[in-house]
Amino acid sequence: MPRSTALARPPAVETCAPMSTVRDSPVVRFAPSPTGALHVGGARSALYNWLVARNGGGRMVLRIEDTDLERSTPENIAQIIDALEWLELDWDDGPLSQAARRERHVERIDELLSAGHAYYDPTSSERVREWKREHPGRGYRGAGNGGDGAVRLRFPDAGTTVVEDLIRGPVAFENRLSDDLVIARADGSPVYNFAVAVDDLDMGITEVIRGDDHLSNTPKQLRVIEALGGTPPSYAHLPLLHGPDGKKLSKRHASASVQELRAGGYLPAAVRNYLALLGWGTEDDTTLMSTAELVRRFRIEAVGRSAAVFDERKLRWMNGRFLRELSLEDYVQATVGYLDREGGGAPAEGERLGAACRIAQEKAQTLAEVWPLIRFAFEPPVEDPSAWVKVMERDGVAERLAESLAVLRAIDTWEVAALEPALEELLARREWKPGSVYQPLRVAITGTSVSPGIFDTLEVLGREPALLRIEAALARLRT
RNA sequence: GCCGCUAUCGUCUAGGGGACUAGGACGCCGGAUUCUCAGUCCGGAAACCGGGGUUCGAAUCCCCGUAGCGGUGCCA
Repeated sequence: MPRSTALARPPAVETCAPMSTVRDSPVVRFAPSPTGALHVGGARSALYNWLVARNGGGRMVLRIEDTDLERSTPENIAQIIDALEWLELDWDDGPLSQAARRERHVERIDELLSAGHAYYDPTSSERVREWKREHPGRGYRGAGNGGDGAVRLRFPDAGTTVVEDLIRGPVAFENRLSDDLVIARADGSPVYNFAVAVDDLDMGITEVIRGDDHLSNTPKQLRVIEALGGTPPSYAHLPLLHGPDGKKLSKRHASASVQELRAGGYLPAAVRNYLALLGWGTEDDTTLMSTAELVRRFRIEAVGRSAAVFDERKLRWMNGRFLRELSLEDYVQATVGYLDREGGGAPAEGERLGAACRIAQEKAQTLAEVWPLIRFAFEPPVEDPSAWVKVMERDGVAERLAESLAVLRAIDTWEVAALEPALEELLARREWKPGSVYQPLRVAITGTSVSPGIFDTLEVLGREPALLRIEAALARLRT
């Protein structure tokens, strides 16, 4: 193949993604590589893609970037799908496997080869590295003869490739600094940056929304698309997420994955709201938003440019707000689902569970906090020794508990409306401080000094068990 | 090294030349809710990375510096 005819370098025209706003009916993709649990950073990318698709009446493609066979185990892929399903982020196409499209990638490589846009370079990667060390500030251009070695795509020697980023504006890269991109390894396997470009083209992707760490890959993908004669999508590169220590979020951080969030008792809707606000804000300072509102208001162009720190404390607060807004029915359902999965299973007593959830709802910030609050209603008190010492081992406790017991015994209608006035009457008559009566009662009933309101606690437990527990505590006090 | 991105309270952010005495939220501190914890309500402290420009005027625009981050693979 004579070099002079087929091997002319592409002209140094400026290449750029054309649009600066999201178009109607966008086609987006979430394209994770299956390295294990879905990271919150990945979850946010998925969410932003999903919001753009749902807002614009578009479609979302789920594509698994599984060309690294070692990491792409079925378990890892299942984890990603599981996480997305839990987050309730649905997709319209896929999951598609990038590895399964290898033939198509090879086909496109052959096209570029025969069109002269690409060539075989027999130079070993070690030699290329050496060359680059000796020639800093220059892009590597391969030998371009023969029919073996890696396949490289010709890059222009001059001009710039500019990425018209939806979030950052135009970002220019000088062509002469880029190496001729390897698009297939010496064994013929296509390389990631090539496969991505082919897939995005074939799948009709109109906006690529992904992490910042891909920004410098983008000019490469743009060159591939240009050589392939395709129209590039628009790009939006999201700033990375950091942990509380300011470092890039990694598996070492607590609650770094969607599965950990789920185990932590967070609601998917709260996670979506929180994640949406990590990197994006509303002009009118609205913080709490339903998913429908998120879909309506989210604009990828309004996403910030700087890295954000994932702060679980704010998520906790937000989750509490979502939890309190649930109907009792939904609250119970969420609690049961959580206990069945993360705890030892939810108690079978449905009616009592409803009553218990009602009193826990105003207190808990996460589903994980519910059970410790309502456990007393289903199991014998779990004694907290320090609570016993602090509350029970004081002067006059036995007397106050005994008189409370007498008052409670006289009550037939075992509900807050009757319990409260009766005990308050006792307090007033004996001039006892509320805490000096209610805390011992609480310890007797629950074993600890922390519980929902004492009248609620008594009511939910029920008359007989409550009286029994107070009697038991009294008996113990008197020995 | 080279290329690129970024920089407002501790954290997430609003702001895009005069409306800034820089707003909101989490967290923190204080108070209230005459039962604990939580929740809720009220109040408070808390920021424009540094230096130069441009301009009558800069948190906002430009340049330089600094710092952080990403990339620089025949990884994805």
